Amino acid sequence: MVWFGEADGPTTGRGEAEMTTIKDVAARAGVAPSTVSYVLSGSRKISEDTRHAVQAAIEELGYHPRASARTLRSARTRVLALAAPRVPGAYRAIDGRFAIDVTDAARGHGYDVLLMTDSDGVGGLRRVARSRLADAAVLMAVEDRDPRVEVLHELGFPAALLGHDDHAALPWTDLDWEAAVALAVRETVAAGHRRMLFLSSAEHEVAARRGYALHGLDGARRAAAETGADVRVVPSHRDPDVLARRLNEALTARPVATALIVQHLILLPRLLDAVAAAGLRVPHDLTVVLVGSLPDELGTRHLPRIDLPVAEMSTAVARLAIDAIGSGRDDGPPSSQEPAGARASSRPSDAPHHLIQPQLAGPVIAPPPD
Amino acid sequence: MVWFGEADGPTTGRGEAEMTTIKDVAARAGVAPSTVSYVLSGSRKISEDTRHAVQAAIEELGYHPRASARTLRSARTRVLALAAPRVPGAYRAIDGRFAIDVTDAARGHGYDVLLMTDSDGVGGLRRVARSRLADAAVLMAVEDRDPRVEVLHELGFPAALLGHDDHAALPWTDLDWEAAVALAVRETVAAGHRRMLFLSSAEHEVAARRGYALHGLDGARRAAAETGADVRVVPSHRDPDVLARRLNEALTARPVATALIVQHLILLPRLLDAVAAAGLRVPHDLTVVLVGSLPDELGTRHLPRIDLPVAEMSTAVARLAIDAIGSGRDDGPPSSQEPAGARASSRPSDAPHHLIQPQLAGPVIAPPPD
DNA sequence: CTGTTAGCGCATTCAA
DNA sequence: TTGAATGCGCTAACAG
Repeated sequence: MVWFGEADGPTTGRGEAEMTTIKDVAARAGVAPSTVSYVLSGSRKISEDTRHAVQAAIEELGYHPRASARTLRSARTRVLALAAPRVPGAYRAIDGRFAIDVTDAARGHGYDVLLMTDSDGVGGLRRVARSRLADAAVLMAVEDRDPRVEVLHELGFPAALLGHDDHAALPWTDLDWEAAVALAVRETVAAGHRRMLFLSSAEHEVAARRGYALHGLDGARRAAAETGADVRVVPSHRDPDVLARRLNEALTARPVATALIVQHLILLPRLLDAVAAAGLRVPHDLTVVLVGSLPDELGTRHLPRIDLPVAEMSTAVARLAIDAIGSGRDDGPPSSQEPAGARASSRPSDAPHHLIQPQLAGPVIAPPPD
Repeated sequence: MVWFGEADGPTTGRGEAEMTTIKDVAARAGVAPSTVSYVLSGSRKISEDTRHAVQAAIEELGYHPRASARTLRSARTRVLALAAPRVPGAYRAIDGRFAIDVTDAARGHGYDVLLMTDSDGVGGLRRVARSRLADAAVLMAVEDRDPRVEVLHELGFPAALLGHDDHAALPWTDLDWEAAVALAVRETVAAGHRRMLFLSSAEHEVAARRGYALHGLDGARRAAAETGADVRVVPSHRDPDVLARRLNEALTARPVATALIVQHLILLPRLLDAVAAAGLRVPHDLTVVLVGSLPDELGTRHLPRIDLPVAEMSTAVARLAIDAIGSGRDDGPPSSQEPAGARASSRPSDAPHHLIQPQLAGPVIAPPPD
């Protein structure tokens, strides 16, 4: 309560900040608290006069509703939990990128994002879900039989996935990796190349049957068949030395390949070193095309590539997560219009999803030397 | 309420999830709700028997306290708002990196992190602060007369900064840029180099009197004086072409420099291109030392460098923000022990801060050719 | 068109 | 050592 000084204007004092509530606003406007609530929510017809009185009182008192009270009452937090993987010592630039973009996308739907690392395994997600700190979760880098998925399922907590592995029956979004690699091959062929290498995902990713790894291989095979080009698959490896050795063998083998399509980008610098060590200059002697690169990433700017559609995926996954929250609590029509560049997959899946079509970016693909 | 089926075990149903409250636990344990609360908070002595009964009931019902109710009651969210800058079209890898690390650090103090982008300017921060979605804020990339700082000040909202500009009177943490550049120069001299270039921050950063820019220049000057080495400052520029031109001039000037110390890393790939274009190979013809690089970043691995202490800064800023929340609500002693590698600055400042000392990383600095 | 009232789930004061 | 009662701020069901 205020004993002296003007009663209007937001309190500027620190710490002692008297909280102004809906009741204060009601008193000042000479109406009932519920009337203020209705003005705010718009869920009831209010006369012009009272509405203005209430608006004025809100301005004068600098009132803002308390999120915790709303949540307690409505059982909705308007918060999304974003679970980023945290493999100790292995930060991936992609994680931070998605964190930012998903946050932007969620805001577009009126949601905030609570960022969570996987540092304590499944504990954080369980805690957030059970304490109802968020209405739904977005999971990054889901693995086969991911314990986080189990937990969410057990708790009945709504969620959506960034990336897809054909396993979890949860809504998901992903780049169409098959189409992406196929596009890279076709465009490379269109530039005049007849013999090329495809550096696929690392062996352990294929063994784990990761979706992107398998679909990428499928795309290479399909495009090779379609174009009649000679596409040799070089399986990547998480050990940089193994990768360098394999690459060197492939690059020096006869007949010589004039292009290299790369899906396994984590070790790109090492890879380029290996290319240089083989005496090849890019793009003069060898054309390098990237698949799944980060948009605007320094160091890949000068190469033709198919970027990971981070923005589209973020938009889509936010939407999927929010749609999963409650059947009758949507902002609008569930999914009347698909996001641009996305379409429903023809592959079997019982969960909603957005498969995003690849797009070529960067400089044009150089023709082979002659 | 449950009419049929067993009454124990967490509800696995979706959507209809009956929420179990402290009352349910009390009923099942045959005690009063307040007793359950006391068992949870430990703020009162409870007999072994009742405590066990309550614990058992909690387990059986799968009870977990509702965050919104706690917050409404206690006026504490145990959430930190992390404001990441969002210059449209200019995502910086550092932002995502800090987001992850600050989240980890905050969890260490029992706090979660609400990630906010600056996409709607100051609006998001104001909204979060006023709706009491968080207890304090962490601001990244604060600028001179940053509107976010104004808002926080006006609302009396606790905050801490990642980086420092000598302006805002808020707690902050930063790498000691002066010491960092000085260290780079000294170590380069120790490797045998006598003439080197220092590519400082971009001109507009210096003009804006950014702390890191000014302190970096100070460090170069100081180390040059101390070692007697010839350190020529090359001001960087945000335009890559201008940067390339300046660098080329400096690299080809006589007497020739044998080392290049780089603080302006954003355009590193372009910079290395310019070096190569000048016919110089790294490190054979020219030693390149980085200051303020991201830890574990691909593409900088092969260069000697002083990494930005992301982990230490994140730990420190989380601590500072939490300490700023309330004077009587700490987890423990305010700041009895400083984090490793940090120390109070001798520079004037009335706000608490952690200046972090630089550390050399990466390969050893190569000697000059000859 | 607006006011009154009853909780949402929890922590805490006062009684016992 | 424990229980009963109150209210945090807000929304919605029920009156007028």
